[in-house]
Amino acid sequence: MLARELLREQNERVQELLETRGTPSELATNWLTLDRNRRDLLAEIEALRRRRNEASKEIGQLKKAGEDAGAPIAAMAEIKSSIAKIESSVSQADADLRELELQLPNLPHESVPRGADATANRLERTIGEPPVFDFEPKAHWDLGPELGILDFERGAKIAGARFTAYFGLGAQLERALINFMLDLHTAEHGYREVLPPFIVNSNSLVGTAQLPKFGEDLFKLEGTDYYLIPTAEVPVTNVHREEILDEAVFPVRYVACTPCFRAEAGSYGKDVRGLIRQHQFNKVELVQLSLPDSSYEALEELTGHAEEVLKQLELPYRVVCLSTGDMGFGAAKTYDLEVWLPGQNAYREISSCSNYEAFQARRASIRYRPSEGGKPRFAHTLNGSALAVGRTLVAILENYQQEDGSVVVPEALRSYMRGVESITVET
RNA sequence: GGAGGGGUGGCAGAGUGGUCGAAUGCACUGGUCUUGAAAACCAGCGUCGGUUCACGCCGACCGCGGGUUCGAAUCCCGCCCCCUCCGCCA
Repeated sequence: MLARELLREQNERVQELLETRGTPSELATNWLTLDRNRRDLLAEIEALRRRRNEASKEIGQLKKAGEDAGAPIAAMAEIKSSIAKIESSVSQADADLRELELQLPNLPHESVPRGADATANRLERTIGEPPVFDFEPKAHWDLGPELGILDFERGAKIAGARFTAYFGLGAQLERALINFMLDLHTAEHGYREVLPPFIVNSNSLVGTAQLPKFGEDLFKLEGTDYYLIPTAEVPVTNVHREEILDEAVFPVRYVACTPCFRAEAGSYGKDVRGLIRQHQFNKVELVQLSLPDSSYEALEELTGHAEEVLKQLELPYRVVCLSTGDMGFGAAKTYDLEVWLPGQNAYREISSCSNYEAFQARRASIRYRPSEGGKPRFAHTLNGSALAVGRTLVAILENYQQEDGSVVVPEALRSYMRGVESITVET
């Protein structure tokens, strides 16, 4: 959510910034109308409530003194009915305002390139060289089944399209990656490991802004208020929902590995082959709560933590700053890490690191009390994948493949693979 | 799933229809005292919203949502969560 003071006092600027994200401009002006209406109704009802409070106090005193309170009680009937009438208008006005506010995306940071879509994204840096092969490199959807470590057909049989079963060293490689990443972030980068619920309620999803707008991307458990998490960002950011933290605890850094479940309704036809787009995948997620003054430093740092995984795995990648039109709904600034995939001859997203500023904190009411005292203030929230595990496995298969169809295990992972140096066809 | 108990300010914990936004203690902040600290004493100390240039004033909030009443933390109904016991289960 955006700050009301901002919408009120700088409505035109907000409008202009929302337009860079493709949000219809009238939303900000509509907000002004709803806000005005709500405040007018509030003034009205609060005046009536005041009269009611005064009158009932008087009645109380009369009764205590043993005097007749019939007249003021009779007079109260009118106030009561007025209050009842306006009350419903007030709650309607509240609901209307909130509904609109939940539809408004975050404002982009000034450093974000303006543009309608991904073509306006800004390349920040490219790290590592794509490997040169003296044979035609294969895509992972050929390599995996040939090695017997990925089984797309059986995944589809067991569950359906976009589900995959891993076997043998494939399953081990996934597990090795998870442990490698968690160890790196906990031991080297100062994150505290969290194992959260993989199911959350709708309040949590509103807090991190997946709801109300993006419900169709989620798996909902029938007949309940439960949803499978689309990312660990949801449960982990909501750890501190409706809390007031001490300033001294900042920065709060959490890392969690969870499966992620995405319904991705309407995405069919895109990335139909292989592991890239699945209904279920593992992801190691970094989440930070930051003080407002340092959240952009924190974003650089967090992005660096995600990059470190790619560096240690010696995978070539590049960093892209998403444009205003390509960013996610709640983000103020996002860096995508894109890893090189020889089988597809392209860089593909493997991580997305964002600063939400106070957007999620306002929805989820995540606040801190400044150490110099004063009113609680909203924290800034950040998160980033470090990394999407399935896609990392894809990158390893494709970048480390050999002419004979085997795959070399990156040095950094060997201790996590009980010394296995190469994945070959299992007998 | 069944039976019982309970959700009150940062924490603990009073309060069962009328100056209760809420006693008291702890914690915290400022002050007095002290060479300094501790102790003691004094004072302050919830959140959100509206309004005001400001001091302030007003409204709402005692798990959440309804209801009864002139008036609800307190009574009634529904829901959520926690604890104890039983059942079941990994």
